[in-house]
Amino acid sequence: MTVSKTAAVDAAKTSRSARKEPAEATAEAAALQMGELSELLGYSLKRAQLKVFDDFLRCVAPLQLTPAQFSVLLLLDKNPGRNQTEIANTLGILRPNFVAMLDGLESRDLCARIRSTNDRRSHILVLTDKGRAVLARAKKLVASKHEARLNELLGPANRAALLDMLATIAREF
Amino acid sequence: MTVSKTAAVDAAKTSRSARKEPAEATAEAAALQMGELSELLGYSLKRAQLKVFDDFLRCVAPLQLTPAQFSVLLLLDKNPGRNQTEIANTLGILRPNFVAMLDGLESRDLCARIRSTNDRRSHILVLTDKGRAVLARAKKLVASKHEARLNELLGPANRAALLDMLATIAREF
DNA sequence: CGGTATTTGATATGGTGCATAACAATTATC
DNA sequence: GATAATTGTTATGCACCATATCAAATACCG
Repeated sequence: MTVSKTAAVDAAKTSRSARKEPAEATAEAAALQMGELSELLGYSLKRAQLKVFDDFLRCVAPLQLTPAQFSVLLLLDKNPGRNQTEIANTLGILRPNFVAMLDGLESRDLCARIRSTNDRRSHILVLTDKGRAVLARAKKLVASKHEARLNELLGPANRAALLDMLATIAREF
Repeated sequence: MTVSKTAAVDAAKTSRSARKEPAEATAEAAALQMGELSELLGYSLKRAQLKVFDDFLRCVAPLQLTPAQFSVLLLLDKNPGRNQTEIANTLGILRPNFVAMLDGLESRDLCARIRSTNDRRSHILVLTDKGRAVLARAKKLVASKHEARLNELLGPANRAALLDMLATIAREF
């Protein structure tokens, strides 16, 4: 595994040096053999994940939302009245790291922290009107550009099967 | 999206408070609604990737190899006589970041840099005997523990289909 | 040939994500 | 009412990723 975002794209620069064409090679720099790397699920998994995240960022670029931020907005919309610990936990974010993330969203007026009257330790998280508007626009971009592109590449049936298997791994592995 | 390694596991701590059982609830802290997050391919993709990498680390822990290190050893074995740029490129690692990585492998005597006689700028990378031995053991652990577990979870056919789709995304998305 | 551009490995540096420890304020427990 | 637990927070360190820059070596080209 490994895989970053940019690089590896120009790996093809190591191609032919401009001689022969048919079946005669003097000492070419052939493409590297991937070997059993092609059979490593984790390797393809990571490369695919980077590609998908990259496309997500491009598709939702006008709204300046990262995948993580989008997931927070989605959760806040579907689960009003929750505090930071609850939201962070279900997203797999550690509470300390969630603080700066919320600061970012709150400074953009996409959500707000409200001191709970029941438990004055916790902050109830709510979407602002602007947050709801941005989320709505983001959903449209994701559906019409991002997910649509994946559907086009794999086909609806395969896409559904892929999602199901990934969810299975995430849940039971 | 978001997803880290540990957290989110204890999200269930927010469960029932120890009252009622059938269909009567007074004000429970129910599980959060994932909403359209369940349909976001990138979200499941990342969660699955983290799980798979985590399992990989556990399975190959006796050899102290990360997924990235394993992929380098695999490539070196299948592609002798290559230099740092070539290996780094095909793995999607940026050359500057590959230096420290190689330092680590070389300091453990798993591989070695050899100045090329043709081009004295480049370092030909080779596996040491120890490197080959470690790689062989790692392959066995990965096959018998890691990949076997995925096969068991998904079934061989599904696993193959999953790998194919991930490779497609990594290649054409 | 000689000068310029390119390539290779390397260093320095900054950003981001992830993880742990520790703390004050508040609440729960007994 | 004393002690323990929880919530949000800060500080900190590590790993990964990306860019600019550099010296040495090579390629290129007039």
